[in-house]
Amino acid sequence: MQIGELAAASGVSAKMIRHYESIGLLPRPARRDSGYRDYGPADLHRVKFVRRAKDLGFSVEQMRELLRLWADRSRTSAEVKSLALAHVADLEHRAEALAEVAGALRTLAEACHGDDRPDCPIIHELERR
Amino acid sequence: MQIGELAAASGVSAKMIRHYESIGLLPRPARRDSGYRDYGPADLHRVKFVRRAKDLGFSVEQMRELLRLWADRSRTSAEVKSLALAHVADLEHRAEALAEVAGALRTLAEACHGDDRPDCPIIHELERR
DNA sequence: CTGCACCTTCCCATCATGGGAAGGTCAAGC
DNA sequence: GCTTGACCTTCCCATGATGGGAAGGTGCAG
Repeated sequence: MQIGELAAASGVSAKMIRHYESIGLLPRPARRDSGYRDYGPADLHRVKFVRRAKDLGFSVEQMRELLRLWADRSRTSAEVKSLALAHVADLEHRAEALAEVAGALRTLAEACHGDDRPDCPIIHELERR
Repeated sequence: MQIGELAAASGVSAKMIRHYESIGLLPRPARRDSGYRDYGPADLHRVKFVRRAKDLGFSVEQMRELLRLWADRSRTSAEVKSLALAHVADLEHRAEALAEVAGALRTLAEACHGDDRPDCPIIHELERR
């Protein structure tokens, strides 16, 4: 299968597949005489794995580690769980930070009458001395 | 005041102050004979405004708009409120997306016994065919 | 006069992603 | 066989916000 098909089947763009290859996240595939990359089912399996990890918000470095853990038959589930939980904590922290900022700004905006007058508590807060 | 002092007083790094100047978010300040940037109290006021907007999660382009609204005495509070609420919606959306992903991964991780055995539902989910 | 803290500009890096150019390959249709 | 269009290749550049660091100038205190 060539890269376009792999991209369509995996949900990862051809651009990103090449990129992942260049940083060593994906192995260099066989090439046809034309130079075209030639992938097999195992490649699709791996790229799908990467896509699901990406959808769960893992960074490239974390994906690298997950792939390593995936390949390592002797690793314990505790290792995987620990990586996942650390990532969950990070995600939750970021979500909370965003929600906090959103809440603060919403409070400010709600105090703004939002009419034709220029006076506005949002601007007022921003320009506080 | 020179840039280091402005940075310390505003909480925005000197690096970023120069950057904001280069993209036109901050005006080009006066220069001393030495070439050093020379700032006054009005500059500090403006940089603080920018920092508060940044802390509220506004992007550079949104800050540009906020600065315009700040300077425009004839703009209505409705204009400001509308920009703020659009941003709040965006922040809330991103926070929710992160929280959702975190929740999904937490559920997976909680299903993992996390012991010495290799079997792991997290990996299992990632490698789903 | 030396040393140190500060300043200047310029280039490069991050992270994940895409755009686009210049050029090669392949299969289908005439 | 030749054209056309879809696909592929590599390479460079861009994003947004931020920082690192180099090479060199300035200013002040000892």
